[in-house]
Amino acid sequence: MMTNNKHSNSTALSDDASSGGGSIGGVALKKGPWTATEDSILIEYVNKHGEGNWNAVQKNSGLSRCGKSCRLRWANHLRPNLKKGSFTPDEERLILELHSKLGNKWARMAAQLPGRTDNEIKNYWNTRVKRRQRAGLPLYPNDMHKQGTSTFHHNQSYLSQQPPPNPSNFSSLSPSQQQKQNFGTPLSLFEPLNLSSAASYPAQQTTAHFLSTPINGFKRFRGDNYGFSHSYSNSTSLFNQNLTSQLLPPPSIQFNLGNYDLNPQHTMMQNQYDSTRTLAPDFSSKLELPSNQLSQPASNGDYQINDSLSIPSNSGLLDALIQEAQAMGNGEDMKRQGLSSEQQDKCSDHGNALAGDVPSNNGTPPLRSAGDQEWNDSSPNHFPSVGEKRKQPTDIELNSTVEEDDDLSNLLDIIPSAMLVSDFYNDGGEISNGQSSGVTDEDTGLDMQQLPSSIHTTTTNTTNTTITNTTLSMNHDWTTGDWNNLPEMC
DNA sequence: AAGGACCCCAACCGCTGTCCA
DNA sequence: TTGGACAGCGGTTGGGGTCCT
Repeated sequence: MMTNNKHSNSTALSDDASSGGGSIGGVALKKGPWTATEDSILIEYVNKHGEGNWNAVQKNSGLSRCGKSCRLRWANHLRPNLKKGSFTPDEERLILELHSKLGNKWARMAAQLPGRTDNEIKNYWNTRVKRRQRAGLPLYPNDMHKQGTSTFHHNQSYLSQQPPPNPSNFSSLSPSQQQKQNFGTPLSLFEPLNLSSAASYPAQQTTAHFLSTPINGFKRFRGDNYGFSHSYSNSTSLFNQNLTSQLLPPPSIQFNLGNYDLNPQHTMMQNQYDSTRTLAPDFSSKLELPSNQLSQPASNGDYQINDSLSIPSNSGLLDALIQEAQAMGNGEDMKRQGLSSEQQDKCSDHGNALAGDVPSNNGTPPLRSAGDQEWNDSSPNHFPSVGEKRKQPTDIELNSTVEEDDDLSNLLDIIPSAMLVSDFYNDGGEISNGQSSGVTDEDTGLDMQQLPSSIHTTTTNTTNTTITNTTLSMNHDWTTGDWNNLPEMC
Protein backbone atom coordinates (compact mmCIF):
# COMPACT_ATOMS: atom_id res chain seq x y z
CA MET A 1 0.00 0.00 0.00
CA MET A 2 2.42 2.56 1.10
CA THR A 3 5.42 3.04 -0.93
CA ASN A 4 8.45 4.94 -0.20
CA ASN A 5 7.39 8.19 -1.58
CA LYS A 6 6.62 9.92 1.58
CA HIS A 7 9.35 8.57 3.70
CA SER A 8 11.95 8.05 1.17
CA ASN A 9 14.98 6.50 2.57
CA SER A 10 17.16 9.04 0.98
CA THR A 11 15.66 11.79 2.97
CA ALA A 12 14.94 9.76 5.98
CA LEU A 13 18.47 8.96 6.63
CA SER A 14 19.52 12.40 7.33
CA ASP A 15 17.23 14.09 9.69
CA ASP A 16 16.08 14.21 13.20
CA ALA A 17 18.14 11.86 15.16
CA SER A 18 16.05 12.57 18.16
CA SER A 19 12.91 11.07 16.84
CA GLY A 20 13.49 8.51 14.28
CA GLY A 21 15.83 9.82 11.74
CA GLY A 22 19.41 10.85 11.96
CA SER A 23 21.96 8.44 13.15
CA ILE A 24 23.09 6.71 16.22
CA GLY A 25 26.66 5.86 16.66
CA GLY A 26 27.34 6.76 13.11
CA VAL A 27 24.74 4.37 11.85
CA ALA A 28 22.23 6.08 9.66
CA LEU A 29 18.77 5.50 10.88
CA LYS A 30 16.21 4.61 8.39
CA LYS A 31 12.77 6.05 8.21
CA GLY A 32 9.78 5.27 6.21
CA PRO A 33 8.00 2.03 5.57
CA TRP A 34 9.37 -1.06 7.07
CA THR A 35 10.51 -3.89 4.94
CA ALA A 36 9.84 -7.51 5.52
CA THR A 37 13.42 -8.06 6.35
CA GLU A 38 13.34 -5.40 8.96
CA ASP A 39 10.22 -6.87 10.38
CA SER A 40 11.83 -10.23 10.58
CA ILE A 41 14.78 -8.83 12.37
CA LEU A 42 12.61 -7.02 14.81
CA ILE A 43 10.42 -9.99 15.43
CA GLU A 44 13.35 -12.19 15.98
CA TYR A 45 14.87 -9.73 18.32
CA VAL A 46 11.74 -9.35 20.36
CA ASN A 47 11.25 -13.06 20.47
CA LYS A 48 14.66 -13.41 21.83
CA HIS A 49 14.88 -10.49 24.15
CA GLY A 50 11.36 -9.53 24.78
CA GLU A 51 9.80 -6.17 24.47
CA GLY A 52 11.22 -3.08 25.91
CA ASN A 53 14.61 -1.54 25.74
CA TRP A 54 13.86 -0.54 22.24
CA ASN A 55 16.88 1.52 21.81
CA ALA A 56 18.91 -1.60 22.23
CA VAL A 57 17.28 -3.10 19.22
CA GLN A 58 19.20 -0.97 16.88
CA LYS A 59 22.40 -1.71 18.64
CA ASN A 60 21.93 -5.40 18.98
CA SER A 61 20.02 -6.37 15.95
CA GLY A 62 21.59 -4.25 13.33
CA LEU A 63 18.34 -2.65 12.47
CA SER A 64 18.78 0.84 11.21
CA ARG A 65 15.77 2.01 13.06
CA CYS A 66 15.52 4.03 16.17
CA GLY A 67 14.01 2.42 19.20
CA LYS A 68 10.99 4.51 18.90
CA SER A 69 10.34 3.32 15.45
CA CYS A 70 10.89 -0.25 16.50
CA ARG A 71 8.48 0.06 19.32
CA LEU A 72 5.90 1.55 17.08
CA ARG A 73 6.36 -1.04 14.45
CA TRP A 74 6.10 -3.80 16.96
CA ALA A 75 3.13 -2.37 18.72
CA ASN A 76 1.18 -1.55 15.66
CA HIS A 77 2.05 -4.31 13.30
CA LEU A 78 4.17 -7.08 14.60
CA ARG A 79 3.10 -7.93 18.05
CA PRO A 80 1.07 -11.04 18.45
CA ASN A 81 -2.65 -11.08 18.59
CA LEU A 82 -3.05 -8.00 16.60
CA LYS A 83 -6.35 -7.91 14.98
CA LYS A 84 -6.35 -6.60 11.51
CA GLY A 85 -9.20 -5.68 9.37
CA SER A 86 -11.99 -3.28 9.75
CA PHE A 87 -13.68 -2.70 13.01
CA THR A 88 -16.64 -4.77 13.85
CA PRO A 89 -19.87 -3.09 14.75
CA ASP A 90 -19.25 -3.93 18.35
CA GLU A 91 -15.87 -2.42 18.20
CA GLU A 92 -17.20 0.64 16.55
CA ARG A 93 -19.78 0.96 19.18
CA LEU A 94 -17.25 0.52 21.88
CA ILE A 95 -15.06 3.13 20.36
CA LEU A 96 -17.88 5.54 20.34
CA GLU A 97 -18.64 4.89 23.89
CA LEU A 98 -15.09 4.97 24.97
CA HIS A 99 -14.55 8.18 23.20
CA SER A 100 -17.54 9.66 24.82
CA LYS A 101 -15.97 8.76 28.08
CA LEU A 102 -12.33 9.20 27.51
CA GLY A 103 -11.97 11.62 24.73
CA ASN A 104 -8.93 11.19 22.60
CA LYS A 105 -7.29 8.71 24.84
CA TRP A 106 -6.47 6.30 22.13
CA ALA A 107 -4.22 4.14 24.16
CA ARG A 108 -6.85 3.68 26.79
CA MET A 109 -9.35 2.92 24.21
CA ALA A 110 -7.04 0.44 22.64
CA ALA A 111 -6.73 -1.26 25.96
CA GLN A 112 -10.41 -2.00 25.74
CA LEU A 113 -10.20 -3.30 22.28
CA PRO A 114 -8.11 -6.39 22.27
CA GLY A 115 -5.95 -6.65 19.26
CA ARG A 116 -6.47 -3.12 18.24
CA THR A 117 -3.91 -0.42 18.44
CA ASP A 118 -4.26 3.10 19.52
CA ASN A 119 -3.14 4.18 16.14
CA GLU A 120 -5.80 2.17 14.50
CA ILE A 121 -8.47 3.58 16.71
CA LYS A 122 -7.15 7.02 16.30
CA ASN A 123 -7.21 6.71 12.57
CA TYR A 124 -10.62 5.31 12.66
CA TRP A 125 -11.88 8.04 14.84
CA ASN A 126 -10.28 10.77 12.89
CA THR A 127 -11.75 9.60 9.68
CA ARG A 128 -15.06 9.19 11.31
CA VAL A 129 -14.90 12.62 12.83
CA LYS A 130 -14.03 14.12 9.54
CA ARG A 131 -16.76 12.29 7.83
CA ARG A 132 -19.39 13.14 10.31
CA GLN A 133 -18.33 16.70 10.67
CA ARG A 134 -18.41 17.04 6.98
CA ALA A 135 -21.85 15.64 6.97
CA GLY A 136 -22.91 17.94 9.73
CA LEU A 137 -23.78 15.02 11.88
CA PRO A 138 -23.18 14.59 15.54
CA LEU A 139 -20.19 12.61 16.42
CA TYR A 140 -22.05 10.58 18.86
CA PRO A 141 -25.30 8.93 18.32
CA ASN A 142 -28.14 11.00 19.49
CA ASP A 143 -28.64 8.95 22.53
CA MET A 144 -25.13 9.35 23.65
CA HIS A 145 -25.22 12.98 23.05
CA LYS A 146 -28.39 13.55 24.89
CA GLN A 147 -27.87 11.12 27.60
CA GLY A 148 -24.55 12.55 28.24
CA THR A 149 -25.96 15.95 28.44
CA SER A 150 -28.72 14.97 30.69
CA THR A 151 -26.70 12.93 32.99
CA PHE A 152 -24.22 15.61 33.23
CA HIS A 153 -26.69 17.75 34.97
CA HIS A 154 -27.79 14.95 37.03
CA ASN A 155 -24.40 14.01 38.12
CA GLN A 156 -23.54 17.50 38.90
CA SER A 157 -26.02 17.40 41.64
CA TYR A 158 -25.29 13.88 42.52
CA LEU A 159 -21.66 14.55 42.88
CA SER A 160 -22.21 17.49 45.03
CA GLN A 161 -24.20 15.40 47.38
CA GLN A 162 -22.43 12.19 47.34
CA PRO A 163 -18.76 12.00 46.90
CA PRO A 164 -17.54 8.96 45.20
CA PRO A 165 -15.61 6.41 47.10
CA ASN A 166 -12.41 7.98 46.09
CA PRO A 167 -13.14 11.61 46.44
CA SER A 168 -9.63 12.68 46.12
CA ASN A 169 -9.68 11.90 42.53
CA PHE A 170 -13.00 13.17 41.72
CA SER A 171 -12.97 16.27 43.73
CA SER A 172 -10.01 17.40 41.83
CA LEU A 173 -11.94 17.41 38.67
CA SER A 174 -12.83 20.64 37.18
CA PRO A 175 -16.40 21.14 36.19
CA SER A 176 -15.40 20.62 32.65
CA GLN A 177 -13.73 17.43 33.55
CA GLN A 178 -16.73 16.31 35.38
CA GLN A 179 -18.75 17.14 32.44
CA LYS A 180 -16.49 15.18 30.28
CA GLN A 181 -16.66 12.30 32.53
CA ASN A 182 -20.25 12.46 32.90
CA PHE A 183 -20.49 12.61 29.29
CA GLY A 184 -19.83 9.02 29.53
CA THR A 185 -23.08 8.40 31.09
CA PRO A 186 -24.64 7.78 27.83
CA LEU A 187 -23.18 4.45 28.32
CA SER A 188 -25.94 3.85 30.60
CA LEU A 189 -27.88 3.44 27.54
CA PHE A 190 -26.78 -0.04 27.58
CA GLU A 191 -27.50 -0.85 31.08
CA PRO A 192 -30.45 -2.89 30.23
CA LEU A 193 -28.43 -4.61 27.71
CA ASN A 194 -25.72 -5.18 30.07
CA LEU A 195 -27.98 -6.76 32.49
CA SER A 196 -29.32 -9.04 30.01
CA SER A 197 -25.94 -9.68 28.78
CA ALA A 198 -24.90 -10.88 32.10
CA ALA A 199 -27.46 -13.48 31.84
CA SER A 200 -25.76 -15.11 29.04
CA TYR A 201 -22.30 -14.59 30.11
CA PRO A 202 -20.38 -17.28 31.80
CA ALA A 203 -19.90 -16.55 35.39
CA GLN A 204 -16.26 -17.17 35.26
CA GLN A 205 -15.86 -14.52 32.77
CA THR A 206 -17.99 -12.09 34.51
CA THR A 207 -16.05 -12.15 37.63
CA ALA A 208 -15.29 -8.59 38.16
CA HIS A 209 -11.87 -7.36 37.55
CA PHE A 210 -12.65 -3.79 37.56
CA LEU A 211 -9.76 -3.17 39.72
CA SER A 212 -7.61 -4.24 36.95
CA THR A 213 -8.30 -1.26 34.92
CA PRO A 214 -5.52 -0.54 32.58
CA ILE A 215 -5.96 3.08 32.94
CA ASN A 216 -2.64 4.48 33.68
CA GLY A 217 -1.85 1.34 35.35
CA PHE A 218 -0.37 0.00 32.27
CA LYS A 219 1.57 2.93 31.36
CA ARG A 220 4.59 2.02 33.21
CA PHE A 221 4.02 -1.56 32.76
CA ARG A 222 6.86 -2.06 30.55
CA GLY A 223 6.53 -4.96 28.40
CA ASP A 224 3.23 -4.77 26.83
CA ASN A 225 1.19 -1.79 27.01
CA TYR A 226 -1.36 -3.43 24.92
CA GLY A 227 -1.86 -6.28 27.16
CA PHE A 228 -1.50 -8.99 24.72
CA SER A 229 1.75 -10.46 25.36
CA HIS A 230 3.85 -11.72 28.10
CA SER A 231 2.74 -12.08 31.58
CA TYR A 232 0.63 -9.05 31.40
CA SER A 233 -1.65 -10.59 28.96
CA ASN A 234 -3.96 -12.38 31.22
CA SER A 235 -4.69 -9.64 33.58
CA THR A 236 -5.02 -7.25 30.81
CA SER A 237 -7.40 -9.42 29.06
CA LEU A 238 -9.36 -9.63 32.16
CA PHE A 239 -9.56 -6.01 32.71
CA ASN A 240 -10.34 -5.61 29.16
CA GLN A 241 -13.24 -7.76 29.71
CA ASN A 242 -14.42 -5.89 32.61
CA LEU A 243 -13.96 -2.44 31.45
CA THR A 244 -15.36 -3.49 28.25
CA SER A 245 -18.20 -4.92 30.05
CA GLN A 246 -19.02 -1.60 31.39
CA LEU A 247 -19.43 -0.32 28.00
CA LEU A 248 -20.53 -3.03 25.81
CA PRO A 249 -23.66 -4.69 25.31
CA PRO A 250 -23.16 -8.23 25.73
CA PRO A 251 -22.66 -9.82 22.71
CA SER A 252 -23.00 -13.16 21.84
CA ILE A 253 -19.50 -13.39 22.14
CA GLN A 254 -17.19 -14.36 24.66
CA PHE A 255 -13.71 -13.63 25.41
CA ASN A 256 -12.55 -17.05 24.95
CA LEU A 257 -9.37 -17.39 26.77
CA GLY A 258 -9.20 -20.86 25.61
CA ASN A 259 -8.93 -19.88 22.06
CA TYR A 260 -7.18 -16.72 22.55
CA ASP A 261 -3.56 -17.18 22.71
CA LEU A 262 -2.27 -15.13 25.48
CA ASN A 263 1.17 -16.28 25.25
CA PRO A 264 3.36 -14.13 23.16
CA GLN A 265 5.52 -16.99 22.31
CA HIS A 266 2.61 -18.92 21.16
CA THR A 267 1.16 -19.55 17.91
CA MET A 268 0.19 -16.13 16.90
CA MET A 269 3.54 -14.71 17.14
CA GLN A 270 4.96 -17.82 15.80
CA ASN A 271 2.57 -17.86 12.98
CA GLN A 272 3.12 -14.34 12.22
CA TYR A 273 6.74 -14.70 12.45
CA ASP A 274 6.68 -17.72 10.34
CA SER A 275 4.59 -16.08 7.78
CA THR A 276 6.88 -13.19 7.75
CA ARG A 277 9.80 -15.38 7.30
CA THR A 278 8.06 -17.20 4.66
CA LEU A 279 7.30 -14.10 2.81
CA ALA A 280 10.49 -12.37 3.46
CA PRO A 281 12.42 -14.04 0.72
CA ASP A 282 9.92 -12.87 -1.76
CA PHE A 283 10.37 -9.35 -0.72
CA SER A 284 14.01 -9.47 -0.34
CA SER A 285 14.54 -10.76 -3.76
CA LYS A 286 14.77 -7.38 -5.18
CA LEU A 287 13.77 -4.40 -3.26
CA GLU A 288 12.40 -4.60 0.16
CA LEU A 289 8.83 -3.79 -0.12
CA PRO A 290 7.09 -2.40 2.86
CA SER A 291 6.35 -5.25 5.06
CA ASN A 292 3.03 -3.91 5.97
CA GLN A 293 1.88 -5.52 2.87
CA LEU A 294 2.50 -8.85 4.33
CA SER A 295 -0.56 -10.75 4.82
CA GLN A 296 -1.71 -10.77 8.31
CA PRO A 297 -4.63 -12.84 9.15
CA ALA A 298 -7.34 -10.66 10.39
CA SER A 299 -7.63 -12.75 13.38
CA ASN A 300 -6.52 -16.15 13.91
CA GLY A 301 -9.92 -17.31 13.54
CA ASP A 302 -10.32 -18.06 17.13
CA TYR A 303 -10.22 -14.61 18.31
CA GLN A 304 -12.73 -12.07 17.43
CA ILE A 305 -13.39 -8.92 19.21
CA ASN A 306 -16.96 -9.64 18.85
CA ASP A 307 -16.50 -12.58 20.94
CA SER A 308 -14.44 -10.97 23.47
CA LEU A 309 -16.60 -8.22 24.61
CA SER A 310 -19.40 -10.02 26.09
CA ILE A 311 -18.92 -9.15 29.59
CA PRO A 312 -21.83 -8.32 31.62
CA SER A 313 -21.65 -4.78 32.09
CA ASN A 314 -21.43 -2.92 35.16
CA SER A 315 -20.92 0.46 33.93
CA GLY A 316 -19.72 2.96 36.36
CA LEU A 317 -22.54 4.95 35.08
CA LEU A 318 -24.77 2.56 36.74
CA ASP A 319 -24.07 4.27 39.91
CA ALA A 320 -25.36 7.47 38.61
CA LEU A 321 -28.39 5.72 37.42
CA ILE A 322 -28.90 4.22 40.75
CA GLN A 323 -28.68 7.56 42.30
CA GLU A 324 -31.24 8.78 39.99
CA ALA A 325 -33.36 5.84 40.72
CA GLN A 326 -33.08 6.62 44.33
CA ALA A 327 -33.97 10.12 43.62
CA MET A 328 -36.98 8.88 41.85
CA GLY A 329 -37.84 6.91 44.84
CA ASN A 330 -37.75 10.10 46.75
CA GLY A 331 -40.25 11.58 44.48
CA GLU A 332 -37.89 13.57 42.43
CA ASP A 333 -38.86 14.37 39.00
CA MET A 334 -36.30 13.03 36.70
CA LYS A 335 -37.03 15.66 34.22
CA ARG A 336 -35.58 18.21 36.46
CA GLN A 337 -32.28 16.57 36.29
CA GLY A 338 -31.12 17.08 32.91
CA LEU A 339 -32.84 16.95 29.68
CA SER A 340 -34.34 20.03 28.42
CA SER A 341 -37.74 19.67 27.02
CA GLU A 342 -36.20 20.04 23.67
CA GLN A 343 -33.85 17.25 24.27
CA GLN A 344 -36.57 15.09 25.51
CA ASP A 345 -38.56 15.91 22.53
CA LYS A 346 -35.76 14.94 20.37
CA CYS A 347 -35.50 11.68 22.06
CA SER A 348 -39.13 11.13 21.85
CA ASP A 349 -39.22 12.09 18.29
CA HIS A 350 -36.61 9.64 17.50
CA GLY A 351 -38.31 7.01 19.42
CA ASN A 352 -41.63 7.72 17.98
CA ALA A 353 -40.27 7.79 14.57
CA LEU A 354 -39.67 4.15 14.93
CA ALA A 355 -42.60 1.95 14.93
CA GLY A 356 -43.25 0.33 18.19
CA ASP A 357 -40.63 2.25 19.93
CA VAL A 358 -42.71 4.66 21.73
CA PRO A 359 -41.34 4.94 25.15
CA SER A 360 -43.19 3.02 27.64
CA ASN A 361 -44.10 4.50 30.90
CA ASN A 362 -43.29 1.60 32.96
CA GLY A 363 -39.64 1.87 32.37
CA THR A 364 -39.47 -1.11 30.23
CA PRO A 365 -37.12 -0.53 27.44
CA PRO A 366 -38.58 -1.01 24.09
CA LEU A 367 -38.06 -4.45 22.98
CA ARG A 368 -36.23 -4.79 19.84
CA SER A 369 -34.78 -7.53 17.98
CA ALA A 370 -31.10 -7.55 17.74
CA GLY A 371 -31.52 -7.15 14.11
CA ASP A 372 -32.85 -3.71 14.33
CA GLN A 373 -30.22 -2.36 16.51
CA GLU A 374 -28.86 0.68 15.02
CA TRP A 375 -27.30 3.63 16.53
CA ASN A 376 -29.61 6.15 15.35
CA ASP A 377 -32.67 4.43 16.37
CA SER A 378 -31.54 2.41 19.25
CA SER A 379 -30.38 5.31 21.16
CA PRO A 380 -33.48 7.21 21.70
CA ASN A 381 -35.30 4.04 21.94
CA HIS A 382 -33.36 2.59 24.64
CA PHE A 383 -34.03 5.62 26.66
CA PRO A 384 -36.71 7.55 25.09
CA SER A 385 -36.94 9.68 28.09
CA VAL A 386 -34.92 10.37 31.05
CA GLY A 387 -37.37 8.78 33.27
CA GLU A 388 -37.41 5.66 31.34
CA LYS A 389 -33.75 5.55 31.06
CA ARG A 390 -33.29 5.73 34.71
CA LYS A 391 -35.85 3.24 35.41
CA GLN A 392 -33.62 0.46 34.37
CA PRO A 393 -31.17 0.61 37.15
CA THR A 394 -33.96 1.17 39.50
CA ASP A 395 -35.48 -2.01 38.50
CA ILE A 396 -32.32 -3.75 39.04
CA GLU A 397 -31.66 -2.29 42.33
CA LEU A 398 -35.08 -2.95 43.59
CA ASN A 399 -34.48 -6.39 42.48
CA SER A 400 -37.90 -6.78 41.26
CA THR A 401 -38.91 -5.07 38.18
CA VAL A 402 -37.19 -7.10 35.67
CA GLU A 403 -39.53 -9.78 36.54
CA GLU A 404 -42.37 -7.45 36.94
CA ASP A 405 -42.07 -5.58 33.75
CA ASP A 406 -40.54 -7.98 31.49
CA ASP A 407 -38.93 -11.20 31.88
CA LEU A 408 -35.33 -11.60 31.22
CA SER A 409 -35.91 -12.90 27.84
CA ASN A 410 -37.34 -9.64 26.90
CA LEU A 411 -34.32 -7.92 28.07
CA LEU A 412 -32.28 -10.27 26.13
CA ASP A 413 -34.16 -9.32 23.12
CA ILE A 414 -32.66 -5.96 23.12
CA ILE A 415 -29.15 -7.08 23.27
CA PRO A 416 -27.52 -5.43 20.38
CA SER A 417 -25.11 -8.12 19.81
CA ALA A 418 -24.50 -6.72 16.48
CA MET A 419 -25.19 -3.09 16.88
CA LEU A 420 -24.85 -1.63 13.53
CA VAL A 421 -22.95 1.31 14.60
CA SER A 422 -21.89 1.89 11.13
CA ASP A 423 -25.45 2.45 10.24
CA PHE A 424 -25.37 5.41 12.42
CA TYR A 425 -23.06 7.03 10.04
CA ASN A 426 -25.59 6.76 7.41
CA ASP A 427 -28.38 8.05 9.38
CA GLY A 428 -30.07 11.18 8.46
CA GLY A 429 -29.31 12.37 11.86
CA GLU A 430 -30.04 15.77 12.96
CA ILE A 431 -27.59 18.46 12.47
CA SER A 432 -25.27 18.71 15.30
CA ASN A 433 -23.41 21.49 16.77
CA GLY A 434 -20.59 19.12 16.96
CA GLN A 435 -20.19 18.32 20.53
CA SER A 436 -17.79 15.70 19.67
CA SER A 437 -14.33 16.61 19.84
CA GLY A 438 -15.06 18.86 22.61
CA VAL A 439 -15.39 15.83 24.64
CA THR A 440 -11.85 15.35 25.29
CA ASP A 441 -11.50 13.78 28.51
CA GLU A 442 -8.71 13.19 30.74
CA ASP A 443 -10.18 10.91 33.12
CA THR A 444 -12.00 7.76 33.39
CA GLY A 445 -11.57 7.87 37.02
CA LEU A 446 -15.10 8.75 37.60
CA ASP A 447 -16.26 5.66 35.97
CA MET A 448 -14.16 3.60 38.14
CA GLN A 449 -15.08 5.51 41.14
CA GLN A 450 -18.62 5.01 40.48
CA LEU A 451 -18.28 1.35 40.33
CA PRO A 452 -18.26 0.60 43.95
CA SER A 453 -21.54 2.14 44.53
CA SER A 454 -22.97 0.33 41.67
CA ILE A 455 -21.98 -3.02 42.80
CA HIS A 456 -24.85 -3.68 45.00
CA THR A 457 -27.23 -3.26 42.22
CA THR A 458 -27.41 -6.77 41.10
CA THR A 459 -28.90 -9.92 42.29
CA THR A 460 -31.69 -10.23 40.02
CA ASN A 461 -33.72 -13.22 40.59
CA THR A 462 -33.66 -15.11 37.43
CA THR A 463 -30.99 -13.15 35.88
CA ASN A 464 -28.98 -16.03 36.80
CA THR A 465 -25.89 -16.69 38.62
CA THR A 466 -23.81 -14.71 36.35
CA ILE A 467 -25.01 -11.50 37.69
CA THR A 468 -24.88 -12.78 41.16
CA ASN A 469 -21.42 -13.98 40.79
CA THR A 470 -20.32 -10.82 39.32
CA THR A 471 -21.95 -8.96 42.03
CA LEU A 472 -20.35 -10.97 44.68
CA SER A 473 -17.05 -10.62 43.15
CA MET A 474 -17.43 -6.99 42.78
CA ASN A 475 -18.68 -6.60 46.24
CA HIS A 476 -15.74 -8.37 47.43
CA ASP A 477 -13.42 -6.19 45.55
CA TRP A 478 -14.97 -2.97 46.43
CA THR A 479 -16.22 -3.51 49.85
CA THR A 480 -12.95 -4.67 51.13
CA GLY A 481 -12.09 -1.08 50.93
CA ASP A 482 -9.14 -1.99 48.94
CA TRP A 483 -9.16 1.13 46.98
CA ASN A 484 -5.51 1.03 46.94
CA ASN A 485 -5.77 -1.63 44.42
CA LEU A 486 -7.24 0.81 42.08
CA PRO A 487 -4.90 1.75 39.42
CA GLU A 488 -3.91 5.27 39.71
CA MET A 489 -6.27 7.58 38.10
CA CYS A 490 -5.11 10.51 36.16
C1' DA B 1 -11.13 7.56 -19.15
C1' DA B 2 -9.56 11.41 -16.43
C1' DG B 3 -9.28 14.08 -12.58
C1' DG B 4 -10.53 15.51 -8.14
C1' DA B 5 -12.24 14.47 -3.56
C1' DC B 6 -12.18 11.61 -0.02
C1' DC B 7 -10.69 7.59 2.73
C1' DC B 8 -7.39 4.72 4.89
C1' DC B 9 -3.53 4.05 7.46
C1' DA B 10 1.50 3.74 8.31
C1' DA B 11 4.76 6.41 10.12
C1' DC B 12 6.71 10.50 11.99
C1' DC B 13 7.01 14.15 15.42
C1' DG B 14 6.90 16.44 19.71
C1' DC B 15 5.78 16.09 24.12
C1' DT B 16 5.05 13.99 28.71
C1' DG B 17 5.66 10.75 32.38
C1' DT B 18 8.50 7.57 34.81
C1' DC B 19 12.65 5.51 36.28
C1' DC B 20 17.12 5.72 37.93
C1' DA B 21 21.70 7.21 38.90
C1' DT C 1 16.73 17.13 43.90
C1' DT C 2 18.06 16.96 39.30
C1' DG C 3 18.84 15.56 34.81
C1' DG C 4 19.37 11.98 31.35
C1' DA C 5 17.36 7.93 29.28
C1' DC C 6 13.61 5.62 27.96
C1' DA C 7 8.78 4.37 26.96
C1' DG C 8 4.61 5.78 25.61
C1' DC C 9 0.92 8.87 24.01
C1' DG C 10 -1.60 11.92 20.99
C1' DG C 11 -1.42 14.83 16.98
C1' DT C 12 -0.15 15.23 12.39
C1' DT C 13 1.44 14.15 7.84
C1' DG C 14 1.15 12.48 3.37
C1' DG C 15 0.97 8.72 -0.11
C1' DG C 16 -1.81 5.08 -2.16
C1' DG C 17 -6.36 3.46 -2.97
C1' DT C 18 -11.14 4.14 -3.92
C1' DC C 19 -15.12 6.58 -5.11
C1' DC C 20 -17.49 9.98 -7.57
C1' DT C 21 -18.40 13.21 -11.16
